[in-house]
Amino acid sequence: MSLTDLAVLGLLSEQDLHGYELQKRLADLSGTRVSFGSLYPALSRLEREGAVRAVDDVTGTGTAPLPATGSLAGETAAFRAALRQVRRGRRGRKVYGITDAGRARLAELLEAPADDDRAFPLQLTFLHLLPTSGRTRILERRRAQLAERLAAVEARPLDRTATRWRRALAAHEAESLARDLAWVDGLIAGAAESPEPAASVESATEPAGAVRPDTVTTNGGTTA
Amino acid sequence: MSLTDLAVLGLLSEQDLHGYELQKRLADLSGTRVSFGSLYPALSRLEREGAVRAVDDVTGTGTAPLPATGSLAGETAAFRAALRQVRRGRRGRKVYGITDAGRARLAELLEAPADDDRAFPLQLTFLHLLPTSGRTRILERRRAQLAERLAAVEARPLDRTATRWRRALAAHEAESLARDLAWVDGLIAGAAESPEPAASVESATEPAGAVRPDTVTTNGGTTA
DNA sequence: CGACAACGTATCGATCCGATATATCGAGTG
DNA sequence: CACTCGATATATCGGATCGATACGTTGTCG
Repeated sequence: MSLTDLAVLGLLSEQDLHGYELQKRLADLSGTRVSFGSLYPALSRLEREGAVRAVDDVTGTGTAPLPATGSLAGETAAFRAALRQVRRGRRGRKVYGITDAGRARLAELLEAPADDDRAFPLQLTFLHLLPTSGRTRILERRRAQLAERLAAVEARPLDRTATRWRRALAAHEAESLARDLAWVDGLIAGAAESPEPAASVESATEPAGAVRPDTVTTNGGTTA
Repeated sequence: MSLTDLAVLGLLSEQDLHGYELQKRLADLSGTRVSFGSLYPALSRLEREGAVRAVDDVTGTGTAPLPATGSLAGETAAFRAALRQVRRGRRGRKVYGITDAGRARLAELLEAPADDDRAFPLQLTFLHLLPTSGRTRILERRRAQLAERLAAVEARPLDRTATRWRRALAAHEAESLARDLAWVDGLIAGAAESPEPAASVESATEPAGAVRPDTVTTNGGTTA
């Protein structure tokens, strides 16, 4: 169902995070900006449903990843800040972690929905969490969806009331859909020869750090 | 602001319509499907605000378009049905027409928003209602928006945690944005040499039935 | 030290949408 | 003729979303 749920659970499956950080990561990861007005209610709901759990803010206790801000000064500053935060009360900074139920829900969301267009980029973003069969299933479904939409656009009447812009729009939409279709076809071909699923949602704590870039993207010099 | 408002007012500026018909036209005109759960509340709101007005259901009274079913029997049957409907209560079939305030609001919506991606296709659909200067302004704004987004995508970190799918996604997004950008550039060039605005939102009661198709759209027939 | 930006959580109102309820009509179909 | 079925047509509900906004903390810079 929910777009936000998929994004939140996907990110938390990799690392414990708090709300603000979740949003920043998401903006980097895909263009999908989830507003705070969606994010915080979603986190509350997911916590109520048992999919996520508020964990101790471990920022600084040994194994914590601590995102690496890039600047040394920034990192040490953040570190000292974190220490102080644990000591004094400090408003909020609720760090969430995913639960087993949440992982199950994530697996469900990764496969099922596809109604919203913004869902597919998110599914792709976390596609590595699925076994090969699941990956192909998602890509095939997207392919079918695009094909259907393309057929619908090409079947549109385009009667005498059509202005030049309406015509241009229809033509461009058809072209974009055709191109997306070809791109997904490339992804499907690439997924078939995928070496092996490095980590799945079922196998819990695998860090999945060794995902090789691989040769990608069906090239594309013919454009321009 | 509202996507639905733009669609409704745009369609009503061409012809009086009722809710169900509005949705059908919209599905044909652009891929944007407006659900009834949005449409009817929007119509109520627009009526409350004075942008649209419920008009008499003129189905059959002389100049009415009456879609023409094709069969004679069908038409007379529809005619008699319409009479009966007016006589007896007959549930609903509220036909709406646009008011001057609505036309003003439409002009406003056609120019201003652009925050939602689904807004631009709608703006294009009704672009002929604006004078040339307005058209160029909208297209330029879209161009700027796309350029900004493209820059953002290209500036995305893409660190070591990136899977092949994340890379493919980023590359595809960049390519799509670049293509859209080029397309909009073409539209801008085409808008500059546009002959003259056939009808504008300011000139009120013009039926605008004589919108000439014009020489158009980089040709078409190549499909299928 | 005081202004200011960045961080961080949270809520409100308006809106949007899928699902659903309700009702009428024309076209079959037995 | 009664019956169903699908298209037409309006309407509402609950859940989700989002932009705006409020509020508090922390670090930075002049």
